[in-house]
Formats: sequence, C-alpha cells, structure tokens
Amino acid sequence: MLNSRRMPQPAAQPMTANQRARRSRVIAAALKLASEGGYDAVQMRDVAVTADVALGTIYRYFPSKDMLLTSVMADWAGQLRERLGQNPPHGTTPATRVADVLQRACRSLEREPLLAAALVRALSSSEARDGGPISEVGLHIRAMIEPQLDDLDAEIREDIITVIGHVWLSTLIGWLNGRIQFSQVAQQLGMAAHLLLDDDYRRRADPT
Amino acid sequence: MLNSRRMPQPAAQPMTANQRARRSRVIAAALKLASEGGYDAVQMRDVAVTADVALGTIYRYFPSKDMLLTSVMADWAGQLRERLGQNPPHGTTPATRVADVLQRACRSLEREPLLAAALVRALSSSEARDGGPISEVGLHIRAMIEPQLDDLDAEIREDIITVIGHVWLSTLIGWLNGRIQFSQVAQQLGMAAHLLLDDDYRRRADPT
DNA sequence: ATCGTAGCAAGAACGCGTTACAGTTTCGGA
DNA sequence: TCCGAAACTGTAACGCGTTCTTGCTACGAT
Repeated sequence: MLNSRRMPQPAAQPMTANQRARRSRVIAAALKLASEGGYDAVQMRDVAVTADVALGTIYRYFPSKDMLLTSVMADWAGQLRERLGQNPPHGTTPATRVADVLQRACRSLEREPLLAAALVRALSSSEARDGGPISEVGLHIRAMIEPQLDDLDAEIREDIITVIGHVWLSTLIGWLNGRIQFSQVAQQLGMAAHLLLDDDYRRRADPT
Repeated sequence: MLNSRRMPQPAAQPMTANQRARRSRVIAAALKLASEGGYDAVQMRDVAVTADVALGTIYRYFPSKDMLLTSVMADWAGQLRERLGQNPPHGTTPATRVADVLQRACRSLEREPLLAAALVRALSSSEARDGGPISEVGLHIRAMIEPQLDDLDAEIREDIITVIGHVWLSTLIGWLNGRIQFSQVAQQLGMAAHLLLDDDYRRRADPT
C-alpha cells in the first residue's frame, strides 16, 4: 500500500529513450491484459513478462498496480478528450451537450467492459499523489465538460462540474460492484445533467 | 473475490443463539480493529482471534473481508438513522435539512477517522449481493434523507436522492484517497444539497 | 576511454486474503 | 436419549501484490 523510500517518476522526466520505451511497454501491457481479462488478469508478474521488463522495474515507474492502471485510464481519458475535440458534442443547451459528452464516454467504456471495470476499480482505490495520474484523469474530464457551460456563473459552474464528477465516479463504481446496470450509468448521468442544468426538468412543487 | 459453493447467512436467519453470538462477536472484533488501526489492521486472522472464532468460520458468515466491513457499516448507518429519528434535523427548507443530515453523518465519521476510512474503502469495493449489506446501507441513507423532501414531486425526489447518494460516496472516496480534505466532504455535500434543492442558490444567467 | 552511480534483470521472500482439509462439537428430529 | 448432518476448530496451503537481494548494464561527467 505504501511506498516510502522509492522515487518513481524522477521529478520531471529526464528519461532516456530506453526508459520512455520501457514505461510505455508497461502501460501497453497493462492495457492489453486488462482488456482481455479485466482487473484480476493484470497480474504484475504477467505485466512484467508481457512488457519484457523485470517485475521490480514496474515498481520504479508506478508505485502500485492501481497507480499503473490509473495511468492507463489517464491515457484513455486523454484520447477521449482528443476525439471529443475533433467531434464536438451535439445539443443546443448546456444540459443536452453535457449529457452527450457523458454518454459518449459511457459508450466508449461499454465497448470494452473488462477494461472499463479494471480501470474504475483501480481509480476508486488508488491514493492520490499530487500531480499523479488521478488528477490527470480529473483534468481531462473537467476539460470535456467545462466548455459546454459557457454561459454560467463561474462559481456555480465549478460546483456543477464537481457534482457531475462525483456522479460519474459513483455510478461507475455502482456498476462495477453490480449495484446498477450499465444502462443506468448513462441514464443517471443524463438525469443528473438535466437536474443540475435544465430548469424545465425540475417541474416540482416549490416550497419557497 | 468469488465465492461459489458456500452458503453464508442461511437464507433467512434460523440461527441458534450461539450463532448469533458468534456473528456479532465477529462484527464487534472487526469494528474494534478498524477503529484502532484502520483497514489494514483488520486482518482476518486477528479478527478470528479477537472474536474467539476460527478463521474459516468468519467466511461462513461473511463472504469476504470487504463484506464484513460493509456489514459493520450497515450497523453504523442503522445507529445513525436511529439517533436521527430521536433528534430530527434542523432547518426550515429541504435544502438546509438535508444539509444538516449529511453534515451530522460527516461529523460522526470524522470522530473516528480510521474506522471511517476502513468502512468507506470496504464499501467502495465490495460486490453487491442482492439484499446484502450494501443495499442495507443504501436503505438507511435513503430513509434519512427522504423525509426531508416531503413537498417534492416523487420522481424528482428519487432523482435528487440518487444524486446525493452518489456525491456522498464519491466525496468519501475522494477523502479516503487523499484527493480532498475531510472538511471538503461536508462542504461539497452541503453545496450539492443547495444546488439541487435551493433555487435561490442557483443565481446563474439562465440560457433558456 | 573510463569510472562511479543509478537503473535494471532475475528471482527469492514476505504478508495477508482466501481456500482446503481432517478431526471435533453442536443441534434438531426421531 | 441417540444419530446423522451441519457447523466449528485449528492449521496448512495457495495466489498475488509488494519488497528485497545480488549481480549486471547503461549512461553522463570527467
């Protein structure tokens, strides 16, 4: 769990080419194993063999299995963000655009359920180092949602993004643990977006 | 991870007195160890010794360490709910009452950080069996919030409770993993309650 | 070119959740 | 009261994440 005296990711990245290659071989190996067999199939010994690297070397680059998989997820989020940049979300209101973003992300995850489960499981239980892969994931998600909310007050916008982020993580965990179906993940995310952003959706008897 | 052929919690509860006693000794032992040393200190061998029970016996009652700790959390939620029944939440609007409920829960967790961390960690990674301890926790939380939302449309109320539940779990996980401070858990929960329930709070430039 | 240091390979070792097993005790029904 | 089944005990064993050890290799500075 803890990692006291080692020094992974030496400060910035004065990495040699060999080191960069090793690091990405490890990430690629983890991605492959996770896609094929899910979290349990990502065994560190197998990652080492698949990446053609020594077991101990993995721990020089990633402080734990969960951090390794979280780094894979950061990669994934970055790619999604890029695709989203090239192909902007549909919708005329913030609520529908945000819902579109979230549902696209869900479809992307749904396409590889084993990988998705592995990544979510790792994400939900890996300690956040400052500037570590978790914050990277958060940044990508934020960057995908924020532009859809142009016309909102800045503070409210931050709050809304925060809440949506929570719903995102928690629904995925709910799916991972069998509490809800995958279809409900997308549905609840859309629901939350409308609840937070779409006044017409909140047609309730108001006490004020 | 998986538990194929065993039969824990035999259907309903035709338990003998000895069995009830054993089961609650195990829960008490897990609670004690978690309070004192957190998740890692809850070692199944130690639980067995502390509860004066054989290691294998624990697995007859609880399919895994996480399920055991989730059962502890179900107990905890039940007690909180009871206290809340005797001492109803303060506030004149749904938003403030809900915020009061959530903040009381936070204070209760904050009083025993090691226990709280252990329970949240278990909760976030234990598989949901139907009618298992996770749904029990969910029921307690729902029961504490629902009465504060009397005057809302039923469907919207369900949605709001769902979203708050997600924010609750996700903020706690964020705290557990060092992404946010404990004070932010309470603060973000209050923020979400107001964002979802308090129209005055949402003083944004509205695009509609 | 070379020397010292940091990185790496290979694999053994450790810790703890979980399972398996053999012998003993408890329990409900006849 | 007695019997067979189910539960329990005590303990060994297994799997996998993580750490440690020992010897080797690559690399930047001189």
